[in-house]
Amino acid sequence: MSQITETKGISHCSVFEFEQSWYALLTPEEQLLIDANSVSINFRKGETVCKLGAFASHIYFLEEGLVKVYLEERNKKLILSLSTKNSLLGIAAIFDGNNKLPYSVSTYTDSKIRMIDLQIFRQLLKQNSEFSYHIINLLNEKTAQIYGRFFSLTQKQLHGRVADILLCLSNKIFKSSSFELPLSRADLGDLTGMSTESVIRMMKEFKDDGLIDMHCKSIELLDISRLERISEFG
Amino acid sequence: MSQITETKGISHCSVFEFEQSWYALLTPEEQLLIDANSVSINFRKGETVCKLGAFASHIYFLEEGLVKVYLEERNKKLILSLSTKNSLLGIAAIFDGNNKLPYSVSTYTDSKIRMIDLQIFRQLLKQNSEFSYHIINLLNEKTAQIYGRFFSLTQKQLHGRVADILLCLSNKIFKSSSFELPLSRADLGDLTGMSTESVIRMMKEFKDDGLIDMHCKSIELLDISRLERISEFG
DNA sequence: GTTGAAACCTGAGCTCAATCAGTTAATTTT
DNA sequence: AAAATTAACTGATTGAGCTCAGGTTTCAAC
Repeated sequence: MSQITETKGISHCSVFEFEQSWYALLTPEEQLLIDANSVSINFRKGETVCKLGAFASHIYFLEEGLVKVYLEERNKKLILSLSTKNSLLGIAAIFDGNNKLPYSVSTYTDSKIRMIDLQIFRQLLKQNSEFSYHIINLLNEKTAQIYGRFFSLTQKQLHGRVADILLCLSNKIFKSSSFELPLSRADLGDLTGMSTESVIRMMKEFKDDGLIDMHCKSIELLDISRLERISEFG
Repeated sequence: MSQITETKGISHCSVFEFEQSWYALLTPEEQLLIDANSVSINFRKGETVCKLGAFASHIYFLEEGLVKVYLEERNKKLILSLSTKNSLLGIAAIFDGNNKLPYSVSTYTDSKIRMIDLQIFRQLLKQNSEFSYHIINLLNEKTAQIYGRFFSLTQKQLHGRVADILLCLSNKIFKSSSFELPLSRADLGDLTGMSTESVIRMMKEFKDDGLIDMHCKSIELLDISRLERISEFG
């Protein structure tokens, strides 16, 4: 059997990226409609874009920056995904009979977000099937990713989860084996469903074992294949 | 403040139901196309409908029965959702650049499943925006539900998770406070991300505390409001 | 430069829940 | 009806990972 038909199993990444442009699928008139019914807002690092449970009024298009999408209840927090440049956020709020946001969003870095009127976006989905097909694609890709993380967080132990998140950050966000982390250890905890202390301990362990190098916010993955094995065997 | 504007927080249910008919949104010609390119298959209790990682060739429409949708890797298993009559399954496999199923499906009871050609389904999504808008609705509703379970399984301890699943089964599947469970204790474990033994212990505890009555497969919820409080506080 | 706050790190103790190693009950097969 | 298989249950033990209670570093503000 060649590699092509090999089953890859479950992906465990938490970052989502949009490669194609949804905007290009709209007709010129539809694009004008979007332009006329949206505004671009600058957010500072650490600001809240929207809150779970609030009425959904806009779709958010992240033109620039890095944000987290998360659930919060009482003092418990779970980061669903990180989103970078060119992500659409808030689409999950589109289902009839519902008008509440199913998650909160806040920024890690200074970000530029275009806020698009929800009713207009809905209307375009209803009238342009090329566009809505593309959105279905995006939703399904996102869903597959969430499933992977769901599996990771419920079935693996700490080693595997930390390996998952490190590989994901390296591959999807920074596209480099060394990077400056804009997230705190507490955020890594919310991403991996573990306590801040456990994140620190686990990363120190990885450092002692020569898997990564680390000085506070700057991280370098040294032995990626071993990290992948840790990720795989949980 | 009236109850209407109260934020309800995160929902934690694992069952998904389709109220509306997607079929009715198709034109007569499109319906014919579906009819000509689908077959209805009978599955026996316990049979596997499709496997994670296999090539996706069909969309599954559950005409009759009860199935589980789950992830499996090595000997670890996680049930993503239970689906009843009139559910569409396999839509998540629709995204370009992917042709693998992101989950496995198997039956709990004898089931009748209409298998619809994936390319035809895709074509209809691309040409009928009413239809694709409806599918977006379904996907988003499902996503909101998965988020709720994700939170439940990663943030709550055993008591809360068992309360969640019991309330969900009662409300969404059996629509009654007493029911005959078609799932084994091991399945409840896969649904709640806990070991079979822990499921048994927790349910016995609930029984001893007068929250539920239980004889093997038959279960009755006695104190629903207390179960809801347990669900809420984890 | 000093102060304060926030983030990072460390060790000890404890708790929750998995594992293991059984027994009992229910179901299916012969 | 007996045997075999599967599912339900129980108790004891173990350990992973959380909590708590500190200490240290970093960084921004004054």
